[in-house]
Amino acid sequence: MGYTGASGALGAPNDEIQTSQMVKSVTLREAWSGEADCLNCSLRTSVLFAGLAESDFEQIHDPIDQYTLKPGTSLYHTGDAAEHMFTVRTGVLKLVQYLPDGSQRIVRIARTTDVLGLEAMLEGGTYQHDAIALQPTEVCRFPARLVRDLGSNNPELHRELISRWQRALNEADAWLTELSTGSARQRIARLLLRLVRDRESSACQLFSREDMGAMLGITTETASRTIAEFKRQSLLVETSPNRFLLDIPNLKRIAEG
Amino acid sequence: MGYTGASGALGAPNDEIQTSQMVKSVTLREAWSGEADCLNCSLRTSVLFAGLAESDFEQIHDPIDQYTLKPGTSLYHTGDAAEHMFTVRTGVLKLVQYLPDGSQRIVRIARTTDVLGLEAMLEGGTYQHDAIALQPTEVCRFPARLVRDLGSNNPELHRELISRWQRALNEADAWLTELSTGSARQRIARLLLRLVRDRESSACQLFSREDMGAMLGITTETASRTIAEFKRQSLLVETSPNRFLLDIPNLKRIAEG
DNA sequence: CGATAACTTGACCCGGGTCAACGCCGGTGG
DNA sequence: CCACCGGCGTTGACCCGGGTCAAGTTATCG
Repeated sequence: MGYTGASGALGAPNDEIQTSQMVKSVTLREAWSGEADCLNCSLRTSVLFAGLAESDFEQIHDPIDQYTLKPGTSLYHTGDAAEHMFTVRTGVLKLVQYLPDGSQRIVRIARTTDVLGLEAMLEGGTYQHDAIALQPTEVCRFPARLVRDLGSNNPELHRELISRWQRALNEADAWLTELSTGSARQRIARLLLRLVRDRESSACQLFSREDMGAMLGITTETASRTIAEFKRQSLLVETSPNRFLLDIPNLKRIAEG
Repeated sequence: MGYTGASGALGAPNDEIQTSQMVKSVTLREAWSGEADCLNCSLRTSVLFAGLAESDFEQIHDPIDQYTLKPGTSLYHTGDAAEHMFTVRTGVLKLVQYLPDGSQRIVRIARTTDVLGLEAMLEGGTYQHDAIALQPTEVCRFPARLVRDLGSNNPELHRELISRWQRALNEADAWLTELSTGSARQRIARLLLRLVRDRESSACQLFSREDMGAMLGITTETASRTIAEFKRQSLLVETSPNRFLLDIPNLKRIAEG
């Protein structure tokens, strides 16, 4: 039912209650893996700061840190003061909201080059989700002030931020229309296809059945049953534990119903 | 099944196909109701341009027009070049996306002081929804260039735009967690409560059962049945055709289940 | 006042929610 | 090294919410 992995958030060092269950809390300090070298970042061209000139980087005095998150660790929590933005270098995180009854709904996921914590663009903003790593995940952390200041002087970055915002909105809308509409079979097929979109290979790593349920608004059992059925029908071929190759054309047939 | 009202979009004067059914097309020209007088706008303090000084308005040369939309008329269509932004003066619009199978999903609604067409902030952007009036609706239309130019010079407006974006994102997430999760009873209760939030009275005008279904991911029949049941249980009191008073406390009980 | 759309209700039945059992690890401690 | 245990995935049995199809009724509008 509820999520029970390890948890902890940057700047939230103390224990805390999380929707009806206690979780072991760990400061992100433990996840710290060094100061980032943005100038030589391998993601430089695709990441948020693509448009910055070398001279811009000289103005950066606040530290930009890198973190390595273990699965189940959280980057930030709902309601925390949003003082940092993040970009994902590797791995996957889920953005979770909780309902009053304690059940969780995953409203988006973030992968390589995605930006997290856009809420920090508003001064005084707070995070609207829990961001929790689903795999070993590396992120870079920027002070919100830094991004705001650079953004107001640099039209390139400014446009990039706007574009990220639009992308997040498009994602949100797509989760509604694609992943919360239709039969369980359709939703799962659409989720699978989405995982390999704009990828060279049809290989993908699956989420836990519980997380899939929380993404699609179905139960863990239905997620499991459907995935198992897809495997039997060879729509999915399991190459290694929980890694699959997809039969894209046939999954598309199912997705559109 | 599909929506069948009148339809037409600004800058899209010709007939067009709309997801498997033809609709009568009408230019927005017919809906034109004058040039806006922003300086003396009654919404001046709550609307997008709240932060602009009188001097800023002098720089505005492109026309800002007002339109009055009849129910069923569309303001813009998915894929149209986004060259204008809109604010809603009165009335309600739905933002619709269509699935490959032709069914529609309403991903958001816009009401007084809400901003539509933020997509226009990206140059070269296209609208991501169909925006269709659900009631007699008045909107103001701003050239996107104007908003972009003013925004880059005016930090106040800039912040306001960011804030609007964040609001849209929050709305989108809420539709997922509140309106696409749980039983039909719960979803409808949550939708009703949402309609009267931050309102003095508990009175509200309901949507068509079909639209409610498209908002909640349920069928027209289930929407109708549930509303009828709520009426029988006096959770809703019909004051005039399709206008209701809500029993807020008891609806809250249902909403949280 | 006829026509068309929107709403309501009934009957039927199936997808998927619920509860429970079981197998398969990977980790922990004796 | 092995026994034990807690998670996670899978599967079965059951049954209910809500989808589907089909009237019938009530608004709305020309």
